[in-house]
Amino acid sequence: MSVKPFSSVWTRERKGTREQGLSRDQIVRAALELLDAEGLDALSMRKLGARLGAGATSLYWHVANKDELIELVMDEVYAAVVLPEAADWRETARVFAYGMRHAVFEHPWSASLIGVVPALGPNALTASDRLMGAFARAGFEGIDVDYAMTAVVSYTLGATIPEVAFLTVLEATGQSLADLQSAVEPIVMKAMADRPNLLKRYESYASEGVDPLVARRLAFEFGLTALLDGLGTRLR
Amino acid sequence: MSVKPFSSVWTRERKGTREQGLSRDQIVRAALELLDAEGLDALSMRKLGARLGAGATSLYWHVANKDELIELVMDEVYAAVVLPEAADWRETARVFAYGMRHAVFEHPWSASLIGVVPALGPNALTASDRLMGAFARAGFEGIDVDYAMTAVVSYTLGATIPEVAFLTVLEATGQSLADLQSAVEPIVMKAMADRPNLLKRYESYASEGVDPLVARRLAFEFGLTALLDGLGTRLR
DNA sequence: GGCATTACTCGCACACTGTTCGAGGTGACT
DNA sequence: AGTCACCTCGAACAGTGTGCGAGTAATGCC
Repeated sequence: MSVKPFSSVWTRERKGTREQGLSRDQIVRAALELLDAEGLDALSMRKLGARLGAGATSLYWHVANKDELIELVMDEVYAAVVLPEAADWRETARVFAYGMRHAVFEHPWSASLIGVVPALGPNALTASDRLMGAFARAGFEGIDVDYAMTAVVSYTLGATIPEVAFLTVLEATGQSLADLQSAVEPIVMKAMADRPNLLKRYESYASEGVDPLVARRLAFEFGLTALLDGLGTRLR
Repeated sequence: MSVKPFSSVWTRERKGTREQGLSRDQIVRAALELLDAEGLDALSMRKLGARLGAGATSLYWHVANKDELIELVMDEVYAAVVLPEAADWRETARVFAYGMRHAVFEHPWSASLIGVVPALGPNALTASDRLMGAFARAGFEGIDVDYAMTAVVSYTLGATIPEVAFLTVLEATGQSLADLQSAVEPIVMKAMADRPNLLKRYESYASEGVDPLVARRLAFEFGLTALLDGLGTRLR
């Protein structure tokens, strides 16, 4: 049970570069492409090396290991969520929430990494900083700034992760939503026999003809504004 | 790019059993032990087989593959969150939130799986059913029942996952919190040079002498009640 | 110019992983 | 006694991340 001291890409000095052959940025870019194209499982050092016309082990000069590579490429995901610098706290929170949601949708493989992999990269940090600034300006006091901001981030992650994960499963099966639903139907029905509340909801869905994908999006909005309302009352 | 139709343990008929030698429940129990003791990476079919005094490939008679095994063992995590059957919606929501949080703390490896792996097992379903019942009885109308409940689940997951993930990293390094903080300090400071809001917060933390672990727990409470408040105003 | 040093590339090898296949065994029922 | 379903498992395959050490190429220095 040997333990290694904490280490993250962001805690190590970057090696001086001679600007030739492989570079860290190039590797991260290629990894991002590979991930977007084929998903998390498809990312292997050998495949990534091949895509760059290099040997797999060459990558290890530029990146300590695969985990660090993933930290780097995750920060690229955060790069897409850009926040205004001097906006209303509610507006900033909304931009963050929808920006984050959108970013994860664009990079579905990140759903299983986000919140789990340390987010200490520059892009993650500036997003945090902007968000925190908005809450501080809003008038939250002391540590409440932290709490309020954390709440928004938590909600956003918790809503986005399962949503994207579901879509990923859906896509991996290659079935349409209707296909999947009818495939699962009998088992669901059986399981719901002694779960009256779920059953009722399920029937409502069917009768109201709600598109589950749209419903998820509305659910996101619903919860977000509820949370922001709740936070707003804590401002005085 | 071949695609396989959707399949989950819960969608397949269970094999009849002759109640001898290995059994699915036994396997799941052993997997849970192994996961709790050594973490997600330590779970391999061979190790699990060995722990049961069986060959690795014997497991494949009882379980289709590792993913299904993980679905099964995840449902055991949900087993720990038991909800009252006829309580106030706020109370039920709180029991769920803290119950879920506690369950994931007890099984830290689940942090990187929850929300990503389909939760169609009996325990997950009954928890959902109870939670949904509480929101329906509370007076939420139509699809708002779903939305309100989803919001609570989202917040809970999004708050818990990073918290547990952080503790896992901490434990894996074997360093104390103070060690880690002082190790990261210089890099953090440098990174925060042009992130004034983060820096200010960081300094407040230090001066107020807040224990970050306690703070996280208070943050969970803060966000949860804010969300419930916000949901409450939508009841009329 | 020559030479030493640094910066990088990469093949080999190791210890693993999940999973398939097919050969075997074992008990219950006819 | 024979059949059949249930169950176990060793061998093998195609992968995985990564440490090591040898090899190459460009730079800095005299």
